[in-house]
Amino acid sequence: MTQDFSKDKPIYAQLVDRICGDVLKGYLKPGEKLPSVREYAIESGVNVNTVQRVYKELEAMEMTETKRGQGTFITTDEERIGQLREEMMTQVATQFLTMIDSLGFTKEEMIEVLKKGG
Amino acid sequence: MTQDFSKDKPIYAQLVDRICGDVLKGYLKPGEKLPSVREYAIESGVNVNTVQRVYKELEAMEMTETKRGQGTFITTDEERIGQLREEMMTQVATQFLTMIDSLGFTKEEMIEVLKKGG
DNA sequence: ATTAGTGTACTATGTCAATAGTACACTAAT
DNA sequence: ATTAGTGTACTATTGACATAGTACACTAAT
Repeated sequence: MTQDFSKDKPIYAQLVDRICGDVLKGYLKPGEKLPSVREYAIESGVNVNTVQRVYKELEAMEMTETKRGQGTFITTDEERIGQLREEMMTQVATQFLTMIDSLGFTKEEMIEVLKKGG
Repeated sequence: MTQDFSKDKPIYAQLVDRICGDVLKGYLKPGEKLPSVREYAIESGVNVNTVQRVYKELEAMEMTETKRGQGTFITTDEERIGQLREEMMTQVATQFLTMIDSLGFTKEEMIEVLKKGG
């Protein structure tokens, strides 16, 4: 099942974002097992190595725990998930503020646009 | 004068953002002449082609008008500048909303974070 | 011990974006 | 006609990314 990926970002990064989002939304529970790299590769229509990179990044940020020979699991450290949530929110916010500043928009007017949109 | 560019974005894109911002902020006036591709290349410490690409993109979005043999100028069509400002605001907002949705954040909580930050 | 299922490591390949270097083409002034 | 200043076009190089193939290492079940 080849899925649709955006061109403006590497596939592995998009997969990382997707899994992160699923964890933060609670679609993926702590301790839950992710598909094997081979399974996930077939599901997504990408190469095994691409999935491996995704799992590597997720483990580096302590979103998952990988057990050789057993699989990759969402961390059971719920506090860590909360931390990650906070970290990502401030990071996204900071990037956004930097961006709009360089484009000459004020925070206040952008907040108004955000409230109307979506 | 080699300037500092972020790694996570192409140099040409950063230059486009910068010039757009300067126009939207009013630092660059309608009709004003931009430096020649060579001048700007030296100033910024990048290659002529990189600057050329920047000028090409700016012209494509009708932010500037390029006259062969004479130079590149900020458009005198102030209405167009206003349009661009609106377009970019909604575009940035949409991207932001898509991003936070995929990461599992709500618009409301992100607005709170934005208000506190920066 | 063997097997099936897991993640890991390594090398090679092709593609594309970004950048650089160089030569060309147009315009205006002299 | 020449010159200086402008934008433009072409080719090459580099690095990141994705892919592919293959081999290895660990675990659990049999």
